[in-house]
Amino acid sequence: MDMEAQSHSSHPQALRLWLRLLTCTQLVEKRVRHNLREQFDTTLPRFDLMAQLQRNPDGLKMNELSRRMMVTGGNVTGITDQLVAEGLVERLDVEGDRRAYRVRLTAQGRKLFADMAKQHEGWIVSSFNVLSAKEVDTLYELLGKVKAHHHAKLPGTI
Amino acid sequence: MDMEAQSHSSHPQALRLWLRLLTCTQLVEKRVRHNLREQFDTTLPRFDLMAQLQRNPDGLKMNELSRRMMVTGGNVTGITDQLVAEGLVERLDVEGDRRAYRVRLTAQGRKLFADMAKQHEGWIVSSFNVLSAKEVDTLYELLGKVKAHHHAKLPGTI
DNA sequence: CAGATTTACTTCAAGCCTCAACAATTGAGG
DNA sequence: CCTCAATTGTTGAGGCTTGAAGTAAATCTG
Repeated sequence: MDMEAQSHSSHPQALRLWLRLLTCTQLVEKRVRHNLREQFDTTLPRFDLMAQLQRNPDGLKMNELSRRMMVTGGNVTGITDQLVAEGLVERLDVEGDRRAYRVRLTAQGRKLFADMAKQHEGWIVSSFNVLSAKEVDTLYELLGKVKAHHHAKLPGTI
Repeated sequence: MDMEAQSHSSHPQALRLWLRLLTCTQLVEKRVRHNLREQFDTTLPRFDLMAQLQRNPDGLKMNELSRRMMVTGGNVTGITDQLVAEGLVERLDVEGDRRAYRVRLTAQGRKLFADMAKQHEGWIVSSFNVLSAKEVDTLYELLGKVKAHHHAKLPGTI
């Protein structure tokens, strides 16, 4: 039983699609959260922040993290505080702008993230390995249209 | 800029697909949350709970709500408490089981939900109207495979 | 029937997340 | 230089969510 299991046939197909999309995302996401907790005693937001930093070895400013993670600035502050306290991440001054930081992985953070990323990749691959390579591509392209459409200004979009 | 905008080409396609899936879900979800707040001063979890109840006019037990919404029981308790306090939902005794309740929409709840659902449908339809009917069907079917695959027991699944 | 297990729900601490308000700094125009 | 607007980041209140622990009732089993 799940969120979409009962949508009425009178609902337009778009609504059914949305419920299924949400269900799939939640299934995978719950699995990832669960495994991160079990195997690494950490959380998805912490993992996501570290993933952003790993892709940007020179570090990112708080507002860059905020945009990339699609969460608010206040949220990034809290997660960064924790990772700094755990020694996985560091805040460095930005020369020429005393308001901003550059947030960067520490050596310890890079090492830990490498371990986590390897496991994480396995979880994701196995979540989608029911699809053929062609199907994965199709799904990727269709979702790309939805994403592009949303980035264009929609009425009622944030 | 968003979560998936920077995945390395060395990542397997499954990882890129996952990031895009997450991005799309978050885009639509943020829009729905924002509009629910703006237009109805309510939240997505409250809306979801009421949606479940509207599909089940005779009411649902707490654990049924929990399973269908894919959230923990404690969570359902809190949201239900609020909706009861606002007069949108009521707890009825289950005959023959003094542990359980049946949670049901009140007349006021049904009326409010009808308004919200109408708007909500519009937001969703316009979020996906970049896709043709055929593309919607394809997306729906492919996601169906992923969902079914997850419901089968995967190693590391919850 | 009595004890043990399971089921239904609640409570609580901790973390995530948003919005709104705030402080500090930068930069643009006069 | 000075003022004002925009940018960068933090804080705090409030709500969502989980996992774990707890209570009460139902059910199983001998």
